[in-house]
Amino acid sequence: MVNHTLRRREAEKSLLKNHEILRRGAAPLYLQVASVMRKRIESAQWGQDERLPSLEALAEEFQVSRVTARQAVGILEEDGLIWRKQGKGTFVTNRPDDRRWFNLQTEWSNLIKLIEGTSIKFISASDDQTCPELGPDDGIMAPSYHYMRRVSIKDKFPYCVINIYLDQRVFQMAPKDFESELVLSVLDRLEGLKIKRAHQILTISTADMDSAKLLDISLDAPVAIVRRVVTDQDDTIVYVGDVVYRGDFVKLDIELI
Amino acid sequence: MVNHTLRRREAEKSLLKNHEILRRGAAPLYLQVASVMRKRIESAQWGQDERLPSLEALAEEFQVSRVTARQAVGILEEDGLIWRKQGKGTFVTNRPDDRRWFNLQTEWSNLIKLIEGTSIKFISASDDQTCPELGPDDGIMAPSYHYMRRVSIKDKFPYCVINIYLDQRVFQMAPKDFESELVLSVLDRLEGLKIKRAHQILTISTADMDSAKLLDISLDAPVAIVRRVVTDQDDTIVYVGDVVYRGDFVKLDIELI
DNA sequence: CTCAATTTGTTCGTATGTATG
DNA sequence: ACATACATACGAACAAATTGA
Repeated sequence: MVNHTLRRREAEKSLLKNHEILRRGAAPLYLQVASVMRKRIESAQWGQDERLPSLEALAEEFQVSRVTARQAVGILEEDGLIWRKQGKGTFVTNRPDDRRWFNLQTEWSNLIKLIEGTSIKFISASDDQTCPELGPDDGIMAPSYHYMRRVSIKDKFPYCVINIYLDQRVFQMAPKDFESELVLSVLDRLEGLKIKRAHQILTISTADMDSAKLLDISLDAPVAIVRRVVTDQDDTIVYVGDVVYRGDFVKLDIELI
Repeated sequence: MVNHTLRRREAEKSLLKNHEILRRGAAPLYLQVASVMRKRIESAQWGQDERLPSLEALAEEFQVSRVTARQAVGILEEDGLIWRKQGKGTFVTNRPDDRRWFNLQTEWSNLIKLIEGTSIKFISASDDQTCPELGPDDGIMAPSYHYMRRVSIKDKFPYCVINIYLDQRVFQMAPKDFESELVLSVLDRLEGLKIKRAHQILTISTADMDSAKLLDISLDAPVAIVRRVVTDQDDTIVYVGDVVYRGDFVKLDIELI
């Protein structure tokens, strides 16, 4: 079984062996092995109709018992990634590649444009909130913020959770619009507001409890966290958005030259 | 215990409760609970010296038994994030915030500049490899590629694994330099090569076996995968780099305006 | 056709980990 | 701290199907 105490103790070793990496993970062995094999299939390292190594070989490679290796293969069969035949072997199923991507934008004009096919689900809202703490260079805080929490949905799949802090005074300029539309989009066309700076910071983490629930993923699933900060001509922070994206949807295309 | 068969069966429910999210995860309950609490401390949701909810309250919130909640708290104590006193309560330890970030660059000139403090560890190399399959728009494939595999280290911490495919002809122009320095940097200053386009695509995943080993993280740890493609004046793909970054190091700052 | 080798399927027993009350 | 129930992991043995010599 996974010995977690041991796992913590021997945190720094020079270079671990395959099976030591496996023991270190929190999840049960057979799920971890299944996960590694799933990735090999998804990355076409194990191609269509290809015969997988025998249970003995897999057990040897991952340094687990044959029963455990078999259990892992069983998971993949449940998922329809492979099929097995006694005496013959285990084979990769033919599967169409239907992965959906959400392209994160790196330019303001593109960012406010990507409304097509996305709908918004309201979660909660409240007035006069204090916005989360920011770096000192970000700008001057507004006296109070209007808070909104939503989920964005594309093709019936929720792909991100948004926490918005909007300068209360700005929100009052068009409350109906802000509630029903993309906030950045409304912000962009608002008369009497000049946006001086807008930037976003992307980091990577795992889902917290709320996000996992709303995005229908497990707690340890990878997510991208994007914080967007918008300031007006007076360097007032008019908008702070914390967005949690499903990691498996996110794609970020950056032209370097 | 976590019932995985059940977990798979009821994949699509409308909105799960807190404890249902926990049951769904692969890791044992007490580790998941510990993970959630750790995140609350790291995000300062539970501040320094703050008293944690009682075991009863925690058990109630996460819908687990008191023993399991206590086991989770035990993990955090082992990690030094909290301390406990019988009859008094559990409190968050004072901890300096020493998180290291690696700023991914979005511009060529900045990208080739960030050599400071990073060293390269050679893993493997080989001639005449075929480079991984690319999109049709990426450019024209070179006849053969020189392959290199390395680990980049900053402040003694390995933070990314790089797989490089370099046009064999380009590699021959300065093999010593390419082997000892940052490849992009050498590419940039190389006489007789004009770079027409360079772009990178970032996606998010979890560590594979090799990367986990080299980066000293667990298999299910989140990672950023960056593919960089560089083409010359003839639209020939001279460089393909697949980089696996530790998710907890990555930070990407993007100016939208 | 038979035999041996290979591969998956099944079932024990045993030990330990996880979760609850 | 204890008792109970179930999940995970291992090794070993045996059964059933497939393949090719």
